[in-house]
Amino acid sequence: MRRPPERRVVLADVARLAGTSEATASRALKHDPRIGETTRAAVHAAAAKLGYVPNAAARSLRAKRTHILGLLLDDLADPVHAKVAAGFEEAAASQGYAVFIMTGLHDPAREQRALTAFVEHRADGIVVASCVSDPADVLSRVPADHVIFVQPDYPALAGGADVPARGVLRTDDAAGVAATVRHLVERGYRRITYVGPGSWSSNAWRLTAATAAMKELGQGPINFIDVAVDAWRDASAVALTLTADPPDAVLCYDDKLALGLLDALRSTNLVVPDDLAVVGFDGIPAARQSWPRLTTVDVPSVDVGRRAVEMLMASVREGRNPISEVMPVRLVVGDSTPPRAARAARRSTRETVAASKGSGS
Amino acid sequence: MRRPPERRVVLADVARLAGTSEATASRALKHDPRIGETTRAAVHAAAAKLGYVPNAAARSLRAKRTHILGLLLDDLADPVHAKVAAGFEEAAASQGYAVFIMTGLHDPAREQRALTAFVEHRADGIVVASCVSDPADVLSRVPADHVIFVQPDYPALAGGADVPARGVLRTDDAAGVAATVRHLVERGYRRITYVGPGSWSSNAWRLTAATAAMKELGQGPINFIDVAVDAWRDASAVALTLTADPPDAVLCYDDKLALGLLDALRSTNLVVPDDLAVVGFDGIPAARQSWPRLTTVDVPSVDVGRRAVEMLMASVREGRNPISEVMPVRLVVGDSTPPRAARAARRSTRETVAASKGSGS
DNA sequence: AGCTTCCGCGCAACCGATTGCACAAGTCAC
DNA sequence: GTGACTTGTGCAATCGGTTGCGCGGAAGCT
Repeated sequence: MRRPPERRVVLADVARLAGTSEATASRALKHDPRIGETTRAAVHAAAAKLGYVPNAAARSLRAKRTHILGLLLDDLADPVHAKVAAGFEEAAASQGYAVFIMTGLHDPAREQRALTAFVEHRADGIVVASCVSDPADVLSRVPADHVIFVQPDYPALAGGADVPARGVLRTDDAAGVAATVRHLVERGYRRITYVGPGSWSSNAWRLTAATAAMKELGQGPINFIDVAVDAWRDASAVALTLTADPPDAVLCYDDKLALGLLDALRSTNLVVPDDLAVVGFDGIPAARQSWPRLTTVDVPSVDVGRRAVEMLMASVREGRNPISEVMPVRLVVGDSTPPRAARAARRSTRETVAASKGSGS
Repeated sequence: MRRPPERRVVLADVARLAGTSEATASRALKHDPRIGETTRAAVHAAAAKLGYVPNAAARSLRAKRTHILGLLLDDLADPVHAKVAAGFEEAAASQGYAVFIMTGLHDPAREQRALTAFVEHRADGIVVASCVSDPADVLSRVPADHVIFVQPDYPALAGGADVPARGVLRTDDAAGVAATVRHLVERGYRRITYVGPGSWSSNAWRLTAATAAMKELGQGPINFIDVAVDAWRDASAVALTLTADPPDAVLCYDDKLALGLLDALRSTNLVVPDDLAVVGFDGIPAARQSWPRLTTVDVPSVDVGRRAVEMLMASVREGRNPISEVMPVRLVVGDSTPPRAARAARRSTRETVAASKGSGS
């Protein structure tokens, strides 16, 4: 069943078969009211018979609209980013847009190339979901009225007042962290340690928010353990540090880190949650299936992707000024942060059963 | 800092500023050896000054090559698919290709629309990583010499002999399942149950492979528990079925299901792995951090994505005939399938400590 | 019959870049 | 001083649709 489509079918072919001009064929295909019913039917029949598919490049060349959206993010293999991409793609597709998805992989050069690709292809809109490049850099190579930033770790943009872009979409990380801290304190935890990649600005934000929340609750400072980004696969170093002087609870930058830590702690004498509470961030699926079930902050990643598309569309249609939006996050309490009283009870039970060593308060 | 780029810069603008014709400017920009050094420098300077970015649509209209690749998959939120996408994007980008990624979300209509979008935009190559549509359907709306199938659940394509497409890339699921079964039998497990979505053909393949492997090892048949696709979030029904008449081990269609089952089993009196061994499939990150650590089959998803691009490229360049490739998978032994002897020992320990109920062999 | 309207359709320009071919200098040889 | 070549550039066609404008003919009106 070899098909011989040496040459793609073009509009001229359809017009010829239908016995009309290209202009008429073009109009007939898009249901221009000026075209008669007979002609329209003939053209559609011809198009169907030939398997005609219009050339988007030619069309957009004239129309100056490509119906393409570009999405730049760090890494598709990361569940959070993948979810943003999923929401983005879903929303875009349902509006009839095709999406270029490109990853920066934390490499500024790659990011620049991706952005250039978007601009070359004249994407109608661009969303930078995450990148290591300075947003100002991004704006210098992209039409400012095309881009929306998601989660920009950039004070100037966070203000949102006069963003040199279509808009900014953030998740309320600070509120999420604050809720977490409040939750921990309410449950009786006092000595809290924060673990995260010190070199990331989003990390700095969360740490700051945590510290502020503690202060507001009249609690002491937060201890910080810096973890190298490429060392995440092995959270055992962190686990080791923790055993030296165990805090009451550990706040992790994200779930991936928290789950790694949970795993690493299993080979120490610190039992979670009996000796140590652990909290994550992001609400990835694995956090719901871990043991103990992780207390974390649910970030509506899919909705973020979806919302970014909506903002873009609204902005394109209404030509509105930069919009700044914040998506709410939600604390999800799991089993990794039980009330401290219950925790103490369980620990003593454990000690009785195991009949081995005990530890200080 | 408002920029007034009312009109995008076009080649004519560059040519005008450089004092040459468009033809010369075009050649100068792509380092045509016929253009003099002086002129070239002038053109490049002008382009840089104006921030000129060539219009890909116009270029490809003429060149008949778009430098675009299309990837169709089920769902970006699924970690396995996301990894394929990640590898695909990475490989494509490094070859200077932009990628359309679109998801079918298990909806044939969406898939058709996605494919149409790829064709409209004249993607140089298309990879169907996964879809629910019949491959024959896919081929009917896509130039056959453009598409590569990944994991086609389609006997006719699996043969690979005269595939009406550029090629087929499969992962060796059958070998993976066989290795798993062998592993279980070696470790003393005999009564094995397979759990998976009965309506998926890839599921049927795996079940068949498992049954065949059991037979080859001189073992009895495999029990099958069908699980509805949309019920995965709640594996408790499966857990319940298992408690009624517990097998020695459970083979799950994939890790997601296995992890859900692990979680659901925690609220039953069946302890994994003491009473029941559990095996997954795919090797998603969460499987390494579960407790107990899941025995699973590592599928090189990222490599699959990467390889698909390479196949496409090779095929485009060399105009070769359909290629069929199979990627090897690897059994990863975790803690969910300990040797049965050790398992029995641990169980008795547990029974002694808990001093409660016991169960038959 | 003559004139206005309306309907259906085609001509040709246009979008922005690429490229075959030809033309204008400049160099060298005879 | 004229012809053969080399070098550097420009003209114009081309890719595949879209669209402003105008034209021919049928219908409606006086």
